[in-house]
Amino acid sequence: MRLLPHELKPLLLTCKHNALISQIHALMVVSGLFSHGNSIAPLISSYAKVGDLKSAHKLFDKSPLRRVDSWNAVIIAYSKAEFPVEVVNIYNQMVLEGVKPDSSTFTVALKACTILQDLEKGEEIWEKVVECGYENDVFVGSSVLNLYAKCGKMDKAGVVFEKMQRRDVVCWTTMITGFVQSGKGREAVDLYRRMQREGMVGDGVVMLGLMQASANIADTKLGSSVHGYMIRRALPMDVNILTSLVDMYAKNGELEIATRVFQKMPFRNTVTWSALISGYAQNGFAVNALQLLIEMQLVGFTPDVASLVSALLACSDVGTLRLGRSIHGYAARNVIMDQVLSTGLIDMYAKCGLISCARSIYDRISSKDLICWNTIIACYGIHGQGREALTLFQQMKDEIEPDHATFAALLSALSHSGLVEEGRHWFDVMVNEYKIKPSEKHYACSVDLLARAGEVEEAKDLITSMETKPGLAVWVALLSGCHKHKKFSIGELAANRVLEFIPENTGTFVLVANFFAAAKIWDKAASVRKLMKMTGMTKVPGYSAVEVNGRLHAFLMDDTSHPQYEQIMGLLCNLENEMKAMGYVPKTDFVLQNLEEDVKVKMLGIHSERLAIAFGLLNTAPGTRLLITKNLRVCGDCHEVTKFISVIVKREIIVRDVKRFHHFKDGTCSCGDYW
DNA sequence: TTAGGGTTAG
Repeated sequence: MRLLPHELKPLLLTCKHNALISQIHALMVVSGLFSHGNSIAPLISSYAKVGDLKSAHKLFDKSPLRRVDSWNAVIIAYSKAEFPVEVVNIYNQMVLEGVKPDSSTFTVALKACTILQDLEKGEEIWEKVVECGYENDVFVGSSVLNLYAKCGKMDKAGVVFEKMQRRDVVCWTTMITGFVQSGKGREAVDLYRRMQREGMVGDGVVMLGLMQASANIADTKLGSSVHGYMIRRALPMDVNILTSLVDMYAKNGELEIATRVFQKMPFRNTVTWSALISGYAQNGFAVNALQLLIEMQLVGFTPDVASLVSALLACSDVGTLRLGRSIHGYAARNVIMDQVLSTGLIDMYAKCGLISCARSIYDRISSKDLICWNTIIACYGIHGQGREALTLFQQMKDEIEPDHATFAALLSALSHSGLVEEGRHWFDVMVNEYKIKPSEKHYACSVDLLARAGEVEEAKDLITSMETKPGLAVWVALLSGCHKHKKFSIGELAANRVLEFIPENTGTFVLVANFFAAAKIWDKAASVRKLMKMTGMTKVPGYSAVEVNGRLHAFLMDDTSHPQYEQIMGLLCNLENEMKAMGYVPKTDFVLQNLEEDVKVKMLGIHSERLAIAFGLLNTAPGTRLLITKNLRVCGDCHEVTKFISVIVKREIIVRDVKRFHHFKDGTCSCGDYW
């Protein structure tokens, strides 16, 4: 049998080995195919397809006649092999040799720029696109949209998008996903509605974008309607799509639905498990998250970095150092220590009280990314070491461009340490030098800093200067400052603003009620309490937990149910007598109810943090350091008491409350009594 | 023949 020349080309497409390709290549040469002007492009593609880029490129280099399709075959080969630098190089060479690129060339070249985040080169290519008359090509168009989107230039993407004469689903999707990924979920949804109005039908990729948008803007209804739409249209639901669904429900706090979708899945992978673990961890269900980590191993999955990081987050949340350490050990033995994992460990050690361990992990990271820096700065912040946070920030800004999160961490650190002057300065630098538009969070930190230092007038002026409508967090910060410094008139203004928001958080309501009580405006305090009852809210019970021999023990206020209750109260009573001899006077101001003095003193004595401390003292060896975690703020009297206890029992006691750390040692606290 | 996507740290 003899192959005819025209039969060689289709045969090439089926080749699975480069030896066979080179034989066909030789045959083509012998048959004189190329002397008749046939292109070498199919041969180049065939070599590339079997992974032999070297032969493909060599063939291209030796070819005397290089037409566009040959250039494209090579450039596409490098693109598929994920060599974006080579793609751009070949594109440059092509333009230099005066060959006119076509739709494929531009598309692939723009994609390479997107991967390289090279906006400048991308825009240069776009100029060439216009010059060559390809600006209305949907492939080229969606590629440039994606370039702008991935470089965070949604405004520029919008300009191109609006000018497009024809838009297909991919163009719409690129814009929608672009908005989602730059945190603009609202705009993404609006654009999808417009897409629907213009008669376009969304596919699975659009739905994925909308799922992320739903999690982004906490719109559970949107999430479930996307889910419904996918079922009605019978869009394919593979493991990855279902995993995204689990993730979406989990991020929206719908853990029951997330779990149901998870259980119904025919197949799961490590990512699916990680998504659910992180969902539980981020919604405060640390125990469930850690259980899932164990469960996944029981059914044969090996935890990867993502699942371990999520589990670490759960450990940080409840302050279980022993588990955190064991995950650290597991990770060190089984996975590669990357930036993500290291950052997770930094966070865990810092939140379990060991800032020095966090620091040594940080020091060992060879190339630190933005998030590493942001995390360590935030960690020093919650430990009340504002100066150290500032020092790190100074080092950071010489190496990497700080972002909005960096400044949020820095301002919060300065605020926790009461560094008012520095706070004013860096807020100013952020706005004027780094051109970062202050967000609600930045304002809240700065208002908090000023108000806590007693500068409530200035704090109020800062709020007035805001371009956007001040949110709840800002007013709450002002109110707590006024509460602390007994500035009742501005405080009352702030309290009324807070109430306008109908806060969902019980703690916020409690703050308002407590403020009115402190201002001795009992009728308003009572009416806020009544409002809380009417809206079905009750005060979140304060609890404290302490880790003893690797087990967490949690205590509510006046926890009489505990088997060691008698011993605990006995110890607290002895300690109180010693403290009184040392000059301790109960600060009954911190009991914010209208009660008799002796009842107030009694109420202070049974605060959950004291029970947890006493339990820890009773059940650990002398000298052992204690870590207490509290779900609310630690009260001023307990703070004073803990200082005394640290002297009497000669122990280090670390109390982590909802905001920050208090490290008690020899009668002093790391926060310098400023909190 | 080329374009859009899916877990994790702040």
